[in-house]
Amino acid sequence: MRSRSATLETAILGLLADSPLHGYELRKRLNLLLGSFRALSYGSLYPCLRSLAARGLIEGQESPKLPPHALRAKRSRIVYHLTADGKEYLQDELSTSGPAAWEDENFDVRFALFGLTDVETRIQILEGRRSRLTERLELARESSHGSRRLDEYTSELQRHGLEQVEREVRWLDSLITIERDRRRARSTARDEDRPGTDVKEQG
Amino acid sequence: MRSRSATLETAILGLLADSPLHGYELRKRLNLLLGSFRALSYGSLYPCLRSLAARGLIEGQESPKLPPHALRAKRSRIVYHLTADGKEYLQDELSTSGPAAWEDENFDVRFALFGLTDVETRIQILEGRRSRLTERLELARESSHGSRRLDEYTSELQRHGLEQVEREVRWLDSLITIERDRRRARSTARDEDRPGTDVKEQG
DNA sequence: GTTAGCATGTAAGGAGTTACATGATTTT
DNA sequence: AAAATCATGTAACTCCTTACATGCTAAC
Repeated sequence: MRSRSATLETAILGLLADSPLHGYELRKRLNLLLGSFRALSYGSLYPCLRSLAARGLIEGQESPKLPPHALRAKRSRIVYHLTADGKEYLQDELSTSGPAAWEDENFDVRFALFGLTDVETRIQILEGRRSRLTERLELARESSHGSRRLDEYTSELQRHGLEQVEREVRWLDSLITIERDRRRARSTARDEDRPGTDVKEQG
Repeated sequence: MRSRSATLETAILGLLADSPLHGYELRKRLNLLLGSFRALSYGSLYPCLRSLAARGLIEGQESPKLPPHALRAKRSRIVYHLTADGKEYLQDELSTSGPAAWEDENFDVRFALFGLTDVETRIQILEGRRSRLTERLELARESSHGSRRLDEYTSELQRHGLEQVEREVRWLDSLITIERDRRRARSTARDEDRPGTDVKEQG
């Protein structure tokens, strides 16, 4: 039991939170959301949907044929929607901000679902991701000038990889700034007379 | 049979082509070569080494204790080196330039081993990778303005992803230029009187 | 009439990981 | 004496893909 990937499950629940969908359509949106260049296979998707349904987080109802005025009848499809339990479960997931949220496997999905996440959690995830990446940069730099020098092509690959990571850090910086502004705007709107006192700067 | 990943196998053979190594040390170099941020597990490495040895591509000999004048005795380790078959196999692999060489899973390893690859193959792989990436960019662009507009965060994620891909294309462009210069230098050195006629420009 | 797209599903397999098991040596 | 690093290995499990199986509808 529990063999389904948390990442995929979260992505599915996140999409279904927006609107009910059937598997085939869900896959297309998932491919956009995940940004993965290879499409998710049905062999992953359908068993995952069944598992979610079995756990009562989503519920599927067959819609055999569209009403006669609709042009395309198609094969009967199973439209899934979130249950109350599913909504609760998703909200719980989206309010957590531990390492699980900012590691490589999950960050993209969590970010794509920022629309359903509160500002505070968004900032925590972005900052967590940022420090994860800078940690990597430091590790890579000390290992590169510490140990023996690499082959020409290997080191070029390394250099390019680090450059991409640096760029991602700058991207995160700009996002963090935006989210902090949003938080400030929110708190200023809440109590207009006092200036924001809990806005901390880092590094 | 044949359950081992071609990517990992190639990486191992490539490193062993440079110098014989034992598993533990091999893993460290593999982590540099693969540039993967999570270290390769022993659970992957050792079975792969056994499989390569069983197929006669590498051969391991136990070096129980270092000679008495060496400081560190350590536990006995198995130092692997390429066999004649292994060298041949690796050369065959490194001279192929099909899609298998430029897809995501393999490109990094193939690039890191460019030092053992001839100029012509290097250029083919770089060009193959480049057209693979531009193909993706076109697909993503047409799908983004064709279908319905996305959530703010999803589209920002998409935008950033495409920017990274664009950057990689420019990186490839500069590498292709360098390799073409090398090829030109080689052919000019071979027959000095004739100017290079087989240097084709693309798009 | 055949290809392409819509729609759902299963079984087998591939490529890795984590957790476990063992043990020597070096550093703190 | 404890902890870190060196060194090799196995079993179970995870998460995904490919290939297969089915069938309907739309377009060429």
